[in-house]
Formats: sequence, structure tokens, C-alpha cells
Amino acid sequence: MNAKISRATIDRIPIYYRTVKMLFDADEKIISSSRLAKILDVTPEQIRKDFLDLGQSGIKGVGYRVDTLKRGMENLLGLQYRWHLAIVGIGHLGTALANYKNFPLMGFQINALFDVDENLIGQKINGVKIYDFAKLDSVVVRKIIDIGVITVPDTKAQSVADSLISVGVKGIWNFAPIKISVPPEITLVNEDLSIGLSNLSYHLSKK
Amino acid sequence: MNAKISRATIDRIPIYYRTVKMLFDADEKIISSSRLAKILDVTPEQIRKDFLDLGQSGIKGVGYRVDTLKRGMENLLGLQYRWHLAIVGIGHLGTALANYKNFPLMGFQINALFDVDENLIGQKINGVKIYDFAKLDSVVVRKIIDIGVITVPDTKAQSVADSLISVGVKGIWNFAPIKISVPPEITLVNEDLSIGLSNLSYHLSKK
DNA sequence: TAGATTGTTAATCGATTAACAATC
DNA sequence: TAGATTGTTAATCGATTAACAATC
Repeated sequence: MNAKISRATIDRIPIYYRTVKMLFDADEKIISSSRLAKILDVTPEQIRKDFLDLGQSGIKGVGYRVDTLKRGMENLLGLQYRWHLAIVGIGHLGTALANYKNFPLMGFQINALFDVDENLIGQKINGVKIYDFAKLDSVVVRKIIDIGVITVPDTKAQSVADSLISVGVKGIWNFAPIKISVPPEITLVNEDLSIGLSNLSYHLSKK
Repeated sequence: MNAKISRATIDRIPIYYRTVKMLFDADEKIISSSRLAKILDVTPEQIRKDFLDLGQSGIKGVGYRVDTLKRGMENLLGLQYRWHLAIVGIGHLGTALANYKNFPLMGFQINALFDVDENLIGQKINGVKIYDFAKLDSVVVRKIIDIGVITVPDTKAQSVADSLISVGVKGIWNFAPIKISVPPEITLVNEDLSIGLSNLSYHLSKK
């Protein structure tokens, strides 16, 4: 029954989930595709098609149950697990992520920070310790890290990725604006800020 | 001649540009679509089609001139302009962006920072002053700000956007994970980290 | 029952890939 | 000329939108 869910649909799940969670917290019981569409600025048809693909069913003539949607999306996103993260590179961006408030909402927990700078090692951010990157292996094994976040300079990104994978990390969230290679069994997500900047510049210069 | 360039193609320009610039700096004269494809992990067909759409022409049997590509993409992205940015909300993320090293590469320059916190107002980051958000109007007018960067809490994002637009900002780079509404003449780019997180969680939980 | 809204298929739109003629 | 690579169109693939029957 469960055909492959398209990338575009998967990318919309967190958008849906945020609003559904908000409605749930506001004690709303039912949401129709057209009302949700208005809130999120997408079409109701797309919402119904996405929900169909996601296996979320509603009640004809009524709408979708908020609690069912919420639970369904949490299962889909694997939010019943708690993902354990390590951030490598505690510069400005690494520090900002170490303090990021929205991680818990998505079931993410930061368990370790890494850097090579003597002055940083041993310090704590938000109660999480900064370890020597040379000790990556023992710390990752001890703390069972699922996901490595790469916030090091471009030139170091690939070798940090290789190290993370060699100690058993299964997913990589890469903030270095450079293409890194990983084996197919590793999940790689790139966060490239220059795409957004480029869009701004492109559209503004058209005026 | 110049049909509308697709969103997907525009999103790939900065990826191409980074490598082309690197080749230029390394004094390479010519790059073929197949060699570029190997570096970037896309198909040569896509590169040729994108370059066609972008109006970049090469030399049959030889390849594309690196200097022509570089200049062409800079024009396309409007990098001949210098865009002036203001960051609103100098928390961890705002601070990280205020220190971001890749802005100059894309022709971006941070001219002002804003916050409402008495303890921050008057301080400087990287030589750029933090102003009182209440003084947004006079500072923006004086400094000619093109783009506003929103790194405030979700609940404030829409009102900050409204204020920025009312003082004449033309583009908005929004980091709050919430849908904000802007008039059609304003360029809005959303940077939603939860999409990346959601992808990681989804793919890891499939294993 | 009448009104509303889902579920699902078909039609359309858009983006990628394949193919190959043109030509350096 | 032979080899290489672009330029461009057609074919394919994938995602969105339209339409409407099913049914609460």
C-alpha cells in the first residue's frame, strides 16, 4: 500500500506538523484541508493529496482529526525516537545551533560538542560539554550519537564527515557550503545559506 | 530570447558560481560540462541546459570559458551591486549571521543590527553597531538598507517584517519557522531549518 | 436530506534526461 | 580530418492542479 513518498511531500511534513501541533495545543479537534490551506498558503488539493500519500485519512464532509494527524506525522517523522546529536565546530554558527530552541520540538537532543581549540575544550554550552575532536571516537561511542552536525570551515568538512561516519554516525547535517561525499547508507542533508542569498540577490537585481 | 529562468535553475547558480570562482582563482581557463558535472555531482546534460537557459554559451568541442562564466553569473546574480543588510534580533543566530564569513563573497554587507534589549543596544559586532529597534526608521533611511534579516522569535516575525517593509526594505530573509506575509513586490526568502531536521529524522527512522 | 469535505483519478504543468546534429 | 563537446529538441519523469464521485 505504501508507495514511496515524494521528496516534495516529505519537505512539507514539518510545515504541516507545526500547525497541527499548534491546533492540538489549542485544543482544536478538527481541521479541514481548506482551512489548513488558508493558514499555510498552499492549496487544499495539495494537502489532500499529501495526506493521501502519507496515509492520513479524514472524515468526508467533516475534515481531519487533529489528534490523528498529529500522531500520524510524529510516527512518520520518527519523533517517537529521540535523536542524539553532536555538533562539530563550535564557532558562531555551532554555538547558535547548540542554543537552538526548536530542537526538542523535533525530538532532537544535543549530547556532545566538539572542537580542536584548546580554549574551548572543557567548556559547556547549555550544560553540554565541548570535547576534544581527537576524542571523537570514545565520546561518540559512549554517548551513542546518531547525527553529526558539521559547522567547521569548508576545507575541513569532508574529513570531519569521514571521521563521523567511521565512528558510527548515521546521519549528517552539513552547514559547510561545499559538496561532501558519503556512502549511500548515510543520510546527508545540506544546509546551504548561499542559495537563499542568491535568490534574494537575483530577484532584487531584476528591479 | 530571455525566457523565464526556472526556480530550480536559479537555485543551482550559486553552486555553479562557487566552483567557477574557484577555477578562476586557480587560473583555469576552460571547463567542460562533464568535468564540472563530476565536481558537483550533477549531470552534464543538466549543466548544459541550465547554461543555455542562463544565456551562457560555450565553445563546441572545447568547453566553457571560465572567465565568461564567472562574469555572466555575477551579472545574473546581481553581484555587481553591493547589497546592504540589517539583522533584526541579535540572539545566538543573529550573532552568528553578523559574523558570517561568506557574505562578502556574495556581495552582501551588513550595515546595521537591531534589537530591543537595553543591554545589547550600543554594542558592536564586527564593527557594526546594534541599534534600538525603535529607531529602525531613521537608521534604515540613513544607511540605505536593501535587505532585512529576521532572527527574532516566531511570534514577533510578522510584525518585524511589516516594520521593515514600511521603512522601505525590498527583500526579507526570514529565519523564523513561521509563514509570514509580504506584498508581492517584496522578495521573501525563508530559511527553515526544521525541513532539514525533518528529512534526517524521516530517513533515519526508516532504518 | 442537503451541505460539506474527503479520496482518488485524470489532466496539466514543469523539470530532468536522452539523443544527436552542429561545429570547434 | 577525427575527436570532443556544445546546443537544442524531443521524450520521460515527477509533481501539482482540476474535477468529481463517494459519503459523512
